[in-house]
Amino acid sequence: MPELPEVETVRQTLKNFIVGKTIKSVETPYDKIIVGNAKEFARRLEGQIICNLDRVGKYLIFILDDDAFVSHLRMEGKYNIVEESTELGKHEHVIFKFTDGSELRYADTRKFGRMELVSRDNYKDELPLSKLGAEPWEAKTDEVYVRLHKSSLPIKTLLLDQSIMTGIGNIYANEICFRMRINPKTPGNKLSKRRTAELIKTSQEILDEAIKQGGTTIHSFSANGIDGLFQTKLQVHMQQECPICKGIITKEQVNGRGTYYCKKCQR
DNA sequence: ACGTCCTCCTGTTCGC
DNA sequence: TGCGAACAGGAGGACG
Repeated sequence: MPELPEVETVRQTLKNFIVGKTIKSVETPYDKIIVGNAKEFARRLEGQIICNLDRVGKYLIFILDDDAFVSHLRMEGKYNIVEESTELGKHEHVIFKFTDGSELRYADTRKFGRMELVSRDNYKDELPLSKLGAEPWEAKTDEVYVRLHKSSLPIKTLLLDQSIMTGIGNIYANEICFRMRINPKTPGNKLSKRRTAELIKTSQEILDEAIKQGGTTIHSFSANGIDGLFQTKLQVHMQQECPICKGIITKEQVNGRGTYYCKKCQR
């Protein structure tokens, strides 16, 4: 499931393939991927050149001549670059045809991903990006502390709240809690300001390391066939044995999400 | 304003 | 062995 490091990996890889290309047409065989009117989405993009590929949190932002659109991969979204003669895959739902005969195809087995037109010059200040908190590198301790302080929800749940900090998903939330040696069920309002600062710093470290490794491959995720290596570095997520005490890793649901932690080392 | 629950999907795993 | 049921999960929306 793509989180910030995976989306960043996709951005870096995909950018080289698509910047400068002109969109000839857009087809949407499964149009629920598009938020709003899919026909309108396709019509607006036709003839525009892809100028840049940005990222905010887990969102990709395609910058065109006059418009922009955001793309969220959710659980299993992927982008494929193929020649136009390539047979359409079962799970390819949005097709961008370029004037040079190549195509960008959005594939998503679970159809959870979404794309949405936004304004080119103001996309960070309008929905859906405007509701996001800062990425861990820009997060201010005081602001995060205020948010944590007024909630008794588990710290791991709050790590997944994109309006507090953005970019962290289930895998990295588990890893961050482990490195912090904190029980993921600890209420947010139990964290001191000092601990909050540590939480932000640990989030930065974990995401930095994952980006360096090219993300984490879980199930079918991969950016253009390049599989992330961070999975080999996972300490608790999907693990059986605690790397510190060699005890059993506990798996339980926390607010409906699979949560892995060591009951002895994380308190 | 906040917390909880439901929905969207399909491939995989599980139980009988 | 086979088939239906349960499960997984990010974000948005409904509801209290």
